[in-house]
Amino acid sequence: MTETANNIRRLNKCNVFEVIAHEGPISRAAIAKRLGLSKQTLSEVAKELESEGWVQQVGLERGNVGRAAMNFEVVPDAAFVAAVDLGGTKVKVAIANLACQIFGEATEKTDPRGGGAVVDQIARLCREMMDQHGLQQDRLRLAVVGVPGVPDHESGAVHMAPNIPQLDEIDFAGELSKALGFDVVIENDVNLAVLGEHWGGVAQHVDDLAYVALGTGIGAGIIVNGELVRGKNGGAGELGYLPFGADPFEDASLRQGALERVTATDAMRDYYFELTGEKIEVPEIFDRLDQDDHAQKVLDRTARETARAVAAISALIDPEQIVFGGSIGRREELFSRIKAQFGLITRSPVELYISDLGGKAALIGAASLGLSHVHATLLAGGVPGAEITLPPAKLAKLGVVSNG
Amino acid sequence: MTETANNIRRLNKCNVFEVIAHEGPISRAAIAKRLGLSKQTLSEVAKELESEGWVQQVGLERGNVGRAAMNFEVVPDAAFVAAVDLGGTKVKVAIANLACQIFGEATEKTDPRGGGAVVDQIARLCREMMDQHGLQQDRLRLAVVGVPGVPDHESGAVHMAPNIPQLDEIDFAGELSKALGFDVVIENDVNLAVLGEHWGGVAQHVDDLAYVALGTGIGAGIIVNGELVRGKNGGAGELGYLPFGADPFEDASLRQGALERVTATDAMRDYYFELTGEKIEVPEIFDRLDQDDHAQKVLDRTARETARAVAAISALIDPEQIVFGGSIGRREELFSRIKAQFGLITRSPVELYISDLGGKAALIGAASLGLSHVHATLLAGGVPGAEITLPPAKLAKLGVVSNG
DNA sequence: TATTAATTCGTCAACTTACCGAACTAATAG
DNA sequence: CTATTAGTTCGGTAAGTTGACGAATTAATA
Repeated sequence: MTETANNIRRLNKCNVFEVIAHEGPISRAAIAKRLGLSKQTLSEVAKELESEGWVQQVGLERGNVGRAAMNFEVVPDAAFVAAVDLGGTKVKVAIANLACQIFGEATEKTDPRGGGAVVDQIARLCREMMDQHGLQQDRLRLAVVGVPGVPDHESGAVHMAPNIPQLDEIDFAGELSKALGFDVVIENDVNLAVLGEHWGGVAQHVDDLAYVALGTGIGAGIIVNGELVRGKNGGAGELGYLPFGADPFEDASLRQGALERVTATDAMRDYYFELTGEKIEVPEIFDRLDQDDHAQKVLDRTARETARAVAAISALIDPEQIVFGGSIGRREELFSRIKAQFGLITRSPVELYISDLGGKAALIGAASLGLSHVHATLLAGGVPGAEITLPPAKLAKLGVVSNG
Repeated sequence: MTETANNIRRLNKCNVFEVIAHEGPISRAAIAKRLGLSKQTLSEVAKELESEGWVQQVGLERGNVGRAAMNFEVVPDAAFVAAVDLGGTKVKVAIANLACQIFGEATEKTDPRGGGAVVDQIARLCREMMDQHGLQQDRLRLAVVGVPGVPDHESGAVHMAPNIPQLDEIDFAGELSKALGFDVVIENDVNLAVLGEHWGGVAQHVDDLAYVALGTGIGAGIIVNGELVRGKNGGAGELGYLPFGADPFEDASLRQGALERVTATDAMRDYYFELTGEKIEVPEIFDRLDQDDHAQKVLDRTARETARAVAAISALIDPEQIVFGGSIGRREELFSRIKAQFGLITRSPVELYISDLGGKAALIGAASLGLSHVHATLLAGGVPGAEITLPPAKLAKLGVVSNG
């Protein structure tokens, strides 16, 4: 048979799996009605999915008149993915199963030697997490690593990640893949964060949004038409290089980016020093807000310039929502100021929110990307049109309030 | 049969049509090899496509050893779409046939009464064009109208189009559809321009790009991941509202947009007046460049601020190309200045070009959108996965150099 | 020049996959 | 016991495949 014809069964298998994942436990008859397939076909498909280990029968559903239905659900342990958030100071690892449950998260200081040492560290953490939860190592099929830089999918290196040594000198993805024995996907951490908010955060069911991360730097993850925007060179969302804030025509703006020079933590610290002659860290600036006009001034400038960045995003891609995250971005004191400033410069009806998922957005995004990947490779096998949309995330075990 | 199974033949018909459109004239055997279908199936599919009038046989292909092949090609006259570019001063209409040939273009002054008068004008022009070329009216299946504003697909009105009266008070799309007797699609003209460049211009095979139109206003059409970015409210690409140029915190920037206040034609005229006390039009400013330092200064400011807009696009979506169009945007004198200024504020490797298609970009984009629509509705009939990619545009008859 | 071989095009016939609908068996509430 | 719902069995249909074969055409050869 032709490709197309050959793939009908596979496509239907994907569709059936998708319904079970979203609406399960669910009976054959109900799935059949839902998909417009015959009960007969559904029995065959369900049998195949069961014998391949993707779904399993669960207890009879009684209570209605008529024969009790045998329900199906996804086998949670059929496959696992490791979600990794690699930061300059900390590495976080969580495990997600096929039923979209995400388990407890391990956090360690990032190995300061960088490069191969970090590869080993991540590989060890992944194995430890599986062991800790008594799970079969060989069911772990994929790791998704969020990195604070621009992943190069050709070479497997990570560029522009100054806080972790040697990440751009080795085939990071390749080495990790070798150490773990399965595929590894690397992706920018802010891109993962927007995927996280889209999957399990405040932006569920929103197909045009941006996630603005404000911390040691300023960057955005962008979803347009429901799809992540990476850009030609993976440089999409580099808000730091927006041409305002500092003078973009100065040479220093070529290196650090005009906006980043006046918004991120370094700039806030420097500005406070400039105003007062005192060197304090950013959390301290927040603490002093009540008594200290200078602290207010620092926050106001950051808020004003960030509001301009938000206006720029809004003018260019007109998203439905913009979500704020990052160590400073999710602080209410700053958020309310950004919102106020933004109101002064635009009539855009875009909704602004603080991230639901806090520091776990990237980790959850990594899980979502990983699960989609597993679906695509193991179930769909590259059949066009056989995408499986992820069911809502189950985050309870991660200590995040789920609003699914 | 299930939806999927029912649609196999339709899907194969689309695939076969697509191959014929791209590679025709082509024989059954060659198509079969190309698609991995059996010759048998192909004979059936070709017969159906032929009897429905989509493709036709053309002379035997001799020269190789073996039996001569009967080739198939798309029936050019099987369907037509009208491409309309509705501007504040001019309306342009062109006709495209199913073979992607675009015929001579009619231009008229836009009826100054706006509203219903413009609807009638467009309907008349469409009919005249068909008659002029001796084509059957009832083969005209769709009109795509590029409008200088934000189309509201709910109400059929066009908002933010101050140059054409009453466009936001009537169901423009609906009225035109009634006058013509077939479907009408309305789309922002700059969005169509970027589609045009993507299909038949400088940006062929580029899936991340922006088209910057600089004229009476400044705006962009954006394609990301090969898809047009419209934004939640159709407001994507509103460069005029980028928060720099003029002070975005001034009240006037809420109305006109901070950037538009210093870049578009009005701003250039005003600035020249401010410098010299003389009121002249923009083309005149260009004419005086050689002798007049003030004219240079006006252009320099426009170039500098436009370069910042380009930097903003680049920072946010990291496109492969940015194409310049519009009455001023495509002038070499300005373009070279923008390029120079852009080089000062970024290291982005984005390629900058002047539009290939000149003032016809939107018209050609309208044709591409229309032909895609016709494919989707008449051939694919909404079958998922049955998209037909457009073959290269044949623009020779439009007086545009084709580089397909 | 006539014949034969090689090659390619398109069709026919038999078989396979995957779906459907109808009839049938099984289980369960009332 | 009966109405109702769940799931299976059994033919039937749509669409695609493979392999054999006739038709057409070029190339080589007697």
